[in-house]
Amino acid sequence: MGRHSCCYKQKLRKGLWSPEEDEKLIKHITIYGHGCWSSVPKLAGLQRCGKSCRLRWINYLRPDLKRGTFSLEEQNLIIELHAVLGNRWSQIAAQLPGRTDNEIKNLWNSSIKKKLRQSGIDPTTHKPLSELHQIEEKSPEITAAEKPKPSSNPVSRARYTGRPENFHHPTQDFFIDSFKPSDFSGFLSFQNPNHGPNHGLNHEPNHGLSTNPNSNLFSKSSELMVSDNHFNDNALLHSMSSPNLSVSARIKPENFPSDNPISPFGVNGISTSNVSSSSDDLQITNCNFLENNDNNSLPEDIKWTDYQFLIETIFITKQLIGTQLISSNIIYYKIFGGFSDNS
DNA sequence: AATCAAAGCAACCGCTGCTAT
DNA sequence: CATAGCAGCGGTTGCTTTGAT
Repeated sequence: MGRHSCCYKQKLRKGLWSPEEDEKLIKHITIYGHGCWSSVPKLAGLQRCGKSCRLRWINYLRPDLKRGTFSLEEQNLIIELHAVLGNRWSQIAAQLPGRTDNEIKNLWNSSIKKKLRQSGIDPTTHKPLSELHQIEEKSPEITAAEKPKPSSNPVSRARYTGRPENFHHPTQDFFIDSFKPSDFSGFLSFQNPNHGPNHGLNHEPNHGLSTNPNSNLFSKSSELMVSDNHFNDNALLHSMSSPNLSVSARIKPENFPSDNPISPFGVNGISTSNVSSSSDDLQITNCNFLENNDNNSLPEDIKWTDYQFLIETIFITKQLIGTQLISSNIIYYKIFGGFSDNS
């Protein structure tokens, strides 16, 4: 506990890297790989700590980095992903090949945040600033719960995204016009090597959105359908047609990975009244558990599971973004990304 | 040309979670 | 089970560059 910074141990260099140091690090990693980062500086002949070497490599020296200014499409995608993922920079960066979490974080803090504010959008909640002010004036108590506050707990964060009926996602106006469905396919990289590109994701076509016929990600179907090794075509997620907050997720329990540590019946935060099961499926409806949980508040240190995230993602994307295309992508990502470690 | 403020960016710090022992 | 070491993440700092006056 209370470990000292690694650089205190001996007189290690700090601050900006010299070209010579970069060269040593590149040379070493190119030949030997990084292996254990703590041993890299010694082996590479650097007076740096392993942590510093790792950061330099990941954020600057890696050969697959894109560099250069962010395109409009990239910026829009960041905004969109931030609306769902919050400040999970590494997860956002995973969707932007060649970009680092640090780079995206810097862009967000120095540029995007400001642009959103200027557009009248609160960058934390992605709500119109005017709406936040109205809530504040009407009820200070509600404001306390709804006001964005820094939290590492995604459940807490979810509870602040109070979703009034007929909610209109403000960032929709900000970015949506510049996107075509095909713009997304290149950005979404699925990291589970066991899940190839042909997952059979289908989505409801009747939303006035055209799909890219050449993409593996989209094809015509009446339902959002997901399939892969674990889900075997049976995991069915569908959104209810209600315009308010009613959203349901239906996933057959047998299609959860057998070694999945998350029991679909024991998910924290889902009220049992929202869960019904029969011999062959599990249904969770009206996922308002994130909001109507005041009598049974969620502990701050609640374990945020991938499953919760999945439900939350369906909930938020359907309500706030309102475009089936984007919803599908993000849900798709979370399912495969979320369970990837179990394969 | 000089000064100052804002913006941009790289790097550091502290913490968390995972894993090996 | 407890502990230590490590990788990774997100917040923050501080230096450099750019733009305005």
